[in-house]
Amino acid sequence: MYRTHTCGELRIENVGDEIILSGWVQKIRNLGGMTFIDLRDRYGITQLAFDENANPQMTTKAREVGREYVIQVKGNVIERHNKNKNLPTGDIEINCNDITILSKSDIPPFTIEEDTDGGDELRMKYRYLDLRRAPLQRQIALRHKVAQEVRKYLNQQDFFEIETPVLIKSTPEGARDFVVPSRMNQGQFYALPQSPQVFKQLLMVSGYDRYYQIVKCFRDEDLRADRQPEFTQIDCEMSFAEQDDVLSTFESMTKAIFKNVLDIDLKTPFQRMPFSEAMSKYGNDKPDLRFGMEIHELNKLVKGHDFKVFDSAEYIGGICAQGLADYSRKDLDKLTKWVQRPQIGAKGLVYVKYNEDGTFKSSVDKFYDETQLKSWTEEFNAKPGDLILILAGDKPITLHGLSELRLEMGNRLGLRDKNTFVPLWVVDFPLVEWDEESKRYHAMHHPFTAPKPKDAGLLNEDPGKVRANAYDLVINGVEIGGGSVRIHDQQMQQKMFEALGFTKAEAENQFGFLMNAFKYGAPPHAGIAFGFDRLVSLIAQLDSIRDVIAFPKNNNGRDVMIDSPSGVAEDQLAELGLKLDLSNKENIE
RNA sequence: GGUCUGGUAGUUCAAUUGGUUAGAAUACCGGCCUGUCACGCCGGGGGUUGCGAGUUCGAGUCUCGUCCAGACCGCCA
Repeated sequence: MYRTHTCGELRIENVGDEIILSGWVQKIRNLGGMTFIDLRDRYGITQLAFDENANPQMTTKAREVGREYVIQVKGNVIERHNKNKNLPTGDIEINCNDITILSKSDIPPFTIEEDTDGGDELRMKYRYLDLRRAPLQRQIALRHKVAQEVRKYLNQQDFFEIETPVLIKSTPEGARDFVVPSRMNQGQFYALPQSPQVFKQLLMVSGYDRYYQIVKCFRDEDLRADRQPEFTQIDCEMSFAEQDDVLSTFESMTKAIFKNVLDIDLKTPFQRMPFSEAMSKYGNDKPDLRFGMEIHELNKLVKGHDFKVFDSAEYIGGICAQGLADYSRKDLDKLTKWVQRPQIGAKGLVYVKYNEDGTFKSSVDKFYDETQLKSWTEEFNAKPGDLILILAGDKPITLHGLSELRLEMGNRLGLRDKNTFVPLWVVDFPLVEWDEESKRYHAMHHPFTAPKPKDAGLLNEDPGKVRANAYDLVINGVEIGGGSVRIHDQQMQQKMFEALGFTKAEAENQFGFLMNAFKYGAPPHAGIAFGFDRLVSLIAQLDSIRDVIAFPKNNNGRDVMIDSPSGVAEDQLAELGLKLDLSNKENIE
């Protein structure tokens, strides 16, 4: 037997018990006559005590172990002379009469402690060591807990958890596919799913009524702090469901998760906001509603006063940063530089200070008098002491800049508290958006999304105007989930593919199986998928989903621990009927 | 594809205008220490300053290239 208890378990009631513990050596404190070892496992830390006078042999043995050795000790639980209030097991310690080294350890490259001395790069290379640390173990435990809450809730709601294939078919829509060569069908490739979308719809056609899956999805696109090439979704679909059914079911699920994991009560129903309003008031489709600072369009107020920048701009808009009228010239210059970075691309920044004494000071005093500036501040309902920041230019770029500026000022004013969670449904997304590069419409969500019935007539004449029964769940400016009512009618699906520029043959070739399935009695259905990693990192109050994934990939999509991706042997390629053409690359390992 | 930031001891960082033997903390090793829990005290070892070239009397520091890491833009139906 390796252990009778875990290292987090023993309490004062256990004093006198004969026990066996196994775990990792966290720390050795050799005081001379006394030696202490902190023994660690997932459950906690228990102190082992060795008295040189009472048991010199055992003490000598204890001094032979090093950090991160795996040892087993037998002994009895005794009450401590000096108790440690910071440790759940701090009232007791183990008086050992046997100690066995189960596994030695080299000196670890960084300390395995709450606050490690190791940097990110090193910790990723030795991820299995980093995962020993308490913060990582808490995050992985939290992830487990959230997954359990999701399953518990959906099981109660009669959802079936059904697995769908991972080796599927490549489609040109959407993100790049990861492709997998087929040995038995040379020259042909599987693709890894970007989502189980069509399978879950087919499960609805098959009458399973309610489906979910906590499932890996794959997209071969560049990474971000919140984007991994393989990531986990809570993928769901419901039959005989309208948009409201999905929204209410999944806001209840979200509420249950926050209640059971964090003991936080989210107010239901969640606020709903049309996409168009999100764009005009917040400049993006995932507004952070922990604070206001809404964007106001100023075109009417500011045009026609010989200020060329404004007069020639398609769009002028601003935000009001409360209490920042004391920003110095230097602060504002820095902020101007900040919005001029290529990531934002603003030409400049116009400000109006509404001073505490009721006067105005702006960077455009030459063009606008006091009365005019006052009317601007009224537009924002600004008070003395507030600072108005204005950008102008092309509408999409300017809105994006204002959106970023709003978030930055929100940060500076401390308005984005991680303990506060404000959920929001963004609804009424456009069905399609124009893509300049390919000169055609792209599905904004995906090509199976149903248009709003009253807009459906526009599908042929003006697809850009059609709104969809599509929705995103946004919490604190993070897109946590998204879904839609699906098309369940073969003709409508065909029309949709046409609007997206598919020929009949292309549609048939790529999605014929789905349209065929719709011929045999498809129930109306709708669904949603949650970004599980994002949800967990939000709950954990972390900025990067990497922190809640056991073995994440780095910035370049590499796993630096196992060093993948990597080359494969010539005969492996030959078996697959593949030949590499690396004329673009100088070499490969 | 692009922009930016960084790379110095096992690790985290410092090093003034380009100027002496590249320092500190921590980790590690040795010694002392019977109540520590960030133990303490004394001593010790530890460096191709990512790599390559250039400028210079002299480069950790400046320039160019390259590799690696991170953040972001494009991209992500």
